[in-house]
Amino acid sequence: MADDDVVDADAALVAGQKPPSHTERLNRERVVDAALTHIDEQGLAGLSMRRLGSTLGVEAMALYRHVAGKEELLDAVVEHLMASMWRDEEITQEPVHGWQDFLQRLAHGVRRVALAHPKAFPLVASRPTEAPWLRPPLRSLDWVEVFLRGLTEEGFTDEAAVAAYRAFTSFLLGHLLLEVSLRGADVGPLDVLEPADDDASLDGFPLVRRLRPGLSEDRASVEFEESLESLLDRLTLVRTEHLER
Amino acid sequence: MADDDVVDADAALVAGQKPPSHTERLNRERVVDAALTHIDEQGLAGLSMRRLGSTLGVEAMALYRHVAGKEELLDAVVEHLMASMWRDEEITQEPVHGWQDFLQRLAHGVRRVALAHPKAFPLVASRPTEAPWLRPPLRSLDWVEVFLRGLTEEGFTDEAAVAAYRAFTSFLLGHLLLEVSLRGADVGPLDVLEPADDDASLDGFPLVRRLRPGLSEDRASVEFEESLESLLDRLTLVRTEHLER
DNA sequence: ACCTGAACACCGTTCAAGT
DNA sequence: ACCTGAACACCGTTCAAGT
Repeated sequence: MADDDVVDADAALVAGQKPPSHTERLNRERVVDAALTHIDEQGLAGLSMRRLGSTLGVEAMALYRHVAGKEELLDAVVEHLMASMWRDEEITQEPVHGWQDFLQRLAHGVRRVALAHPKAFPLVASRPTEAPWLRPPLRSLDWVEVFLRGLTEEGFTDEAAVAAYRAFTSFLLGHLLLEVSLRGADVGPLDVLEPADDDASLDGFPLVRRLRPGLSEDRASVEFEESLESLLDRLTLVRTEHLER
Repeated sequence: MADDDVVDADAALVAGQKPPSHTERLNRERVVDAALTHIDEQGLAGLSMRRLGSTLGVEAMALYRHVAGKEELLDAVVEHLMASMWRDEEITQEPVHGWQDFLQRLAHGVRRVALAHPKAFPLVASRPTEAPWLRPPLRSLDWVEVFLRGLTEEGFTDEAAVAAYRAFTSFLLGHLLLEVSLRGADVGPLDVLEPADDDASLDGFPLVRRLRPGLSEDRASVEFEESLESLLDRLTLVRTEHLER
């Protein structure tokens, strides 16, 4: 969070040089930031230690002073993404208008991260978690703590809170992964024009052909909203069932 | 499907040589099969063209006669996995006991594929689909046709069938991806013992600590069952809402 | 027709050496 | 303390050459 000594970086910018890559001293934060930017722009397949190095004006081997290796770098990118949610003012750290509002805000916060970094988000989904009982995409101890505290404060039993965590993570994973793959397609930098979509190769598939206009509509937002609503309804039942015991 | 001339392959087996890799002539099917087996055993990261070649008793460059490249090989593995569902007798190609039974069988069929190949299934989820309106994991034209035909036969309007396809795929993706990552962890061949899970580094996280036993329970099957049930309930509403218009 | 050998342009990572 | 150069063991892929 410290802005440290960006003085000569600014000087370089004023002087009209390229990015400040060559001026500031390398540190872990800059490496991770650059990796995320690189993924955002070039896709996951486009990230290599050597290319990332040259982006930062440095030989690839210099990166190893700041991250243990490529795997650890990718994990750091994931942590960085989830940590960015702490700065999201729309998310409340605990329920203030009931648990449904609390989960609504949390879900939309995760969605904003996914949509802001569609090419990086699959990492959040696919990198192994710290422990097997932590589930993507709500995979960091601090956010899981926030989640469980919020629900137990609002009258969920321990069992109901755990069930809610499971349902919530499955929901987010399914929806957001589909949504980001629709957007920043996984393709990497080889993004030439495709064989004209509206192909007539649907001959054996009359229903697909008939429903294709509907299938092609972008309903991602309303789909997310409606499924989330339905999930919250279901959790209402889970909550009261567990209370009655 | 043709068994061709496996004669000298059998002779080699009788003579007690290694696997028949060196004897049968290479073809696309054998390459794809071997790739899937390789992924099942060594993980996705363990698959390289060179290693796959040597598994088949051949130089890596020989594979390029049968697949265009590694990317196309991975796509072929995905197709192979989804095609294997045609041989699943539990799945009905059209509804025979109503649409709910039809979707139950289809969902469990996909789940069986995922659980049979936990290390390969993430490919089904992550490889780009043929068209943007095809969504993993129900991503092949033929299965989408089966899905849509089944529902429209059972009184779903076109719009309701499309909405059902969206909800069904999101549901499957979220649940199955989490389930397979719990099983055949993504780790690849570097599977040494972990830092003893029951670490005491949960100091700042009292709720996580308290609920950890619950979080660690394997509830994957009941979770799948209950969420699927709830999805089908929701689709019942979608169906009748669209009918009333 | 099918496979091989050699080669090319890349990787991630190590380690001694430079400053 | 931080970065570099050279090297190692790998990649995917090409292409002419072998059989």
